[in-house]
Amino acid sequence: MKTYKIDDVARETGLTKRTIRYYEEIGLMPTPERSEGGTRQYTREHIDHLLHVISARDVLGFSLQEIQDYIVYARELSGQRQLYPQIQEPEQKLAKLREMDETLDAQLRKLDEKAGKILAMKAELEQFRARVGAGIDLLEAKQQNHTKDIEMEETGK
Amino acid sequence: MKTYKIDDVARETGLTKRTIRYYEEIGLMPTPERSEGGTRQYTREHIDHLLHVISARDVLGFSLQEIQDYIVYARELSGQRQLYPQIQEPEQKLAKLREMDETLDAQLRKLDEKAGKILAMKAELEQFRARVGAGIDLLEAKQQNHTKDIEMEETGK
DNA sequence: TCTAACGTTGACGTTAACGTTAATATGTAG
DNA sequence: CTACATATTAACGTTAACGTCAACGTTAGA
Repeated sequence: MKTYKIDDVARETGLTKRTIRYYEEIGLMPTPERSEGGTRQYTREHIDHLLHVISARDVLGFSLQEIQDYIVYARELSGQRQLYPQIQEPEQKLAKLREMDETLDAQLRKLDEKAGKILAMKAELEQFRARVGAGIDLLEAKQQNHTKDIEMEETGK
Repeated sequence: MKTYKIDDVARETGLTKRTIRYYEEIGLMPTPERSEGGTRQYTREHIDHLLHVISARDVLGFSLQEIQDYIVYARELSGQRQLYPQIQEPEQKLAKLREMDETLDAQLRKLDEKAGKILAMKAELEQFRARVGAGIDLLEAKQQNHTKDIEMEETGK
């Protein structure tokens, strides 16, 4: 399997090397394998994972802690469970699934709320921009007239 | 005009008194009038202003600096210009308007980006939730079968 | 094999966004 | 007028999310 060094990952994700190590440190990313000498060897999955984290961080303004909750669920559901402890007891599993369902539902409601407010803010900003545009047109027209007068004065001399 | 003390504002906005003073300190809110003794006297506009700031902060995850840009423009455009210095020179005004236009454009692009990513994330979470739901159904069915023999009277439901 | 470029681990520094505390003045109910 | 809740400024403390630096080991190409 192809592996990547931390500099490659930094280039592909736009994160700094420090940030990548930090995310590993706080458990936001599964720890990669190491080479004989201790160099971290990332896989494509690590990169995808980070891109996911970045998206959640930037777009949602979630704290890294909140993102972690989300990430853990995503991992548990996408088959890469070997990275996190697996639950065997059916009753516990059911309880866990119900908990996840609730959390997902709450997050979805949050997202809907955010989407709605983003639309409202967009409308407001667009209105502002229309006014600014009108102001620019007005002043440009004035300047046109002004320079026209000057030209006439000059030619009249 | 009715005025509010800082504790009233804190109650209505959910912010702490410290945060309210901090927002004033960093220029996120127009400085309120003071009583003879120096007590801040807020108006309803201050409260509405703060609610706006909170919305931008919570929902969009903007930094307070980014919010400030937005707020300043909003103020300058909504007629309450006495709170901020007014530009008189037409050329400076035109330059300022062009700057505002650019900033607004940039913020609108950001908003579009966020909206897009929110939709993507929503789709993903919904997919997760569907899987979780399937898992719950499965386990519940198993449990049903298991308890069917024992709890005969409930099978009639 | 040598060396330059890159990687590693501490460990301390920084910035935003407030919290907390202290010392003091102000506003108000009785 | 007194007492007591609430206000003020000033200053230092805190936490998250990294930045930066030093000292040192690793990797890869000529």
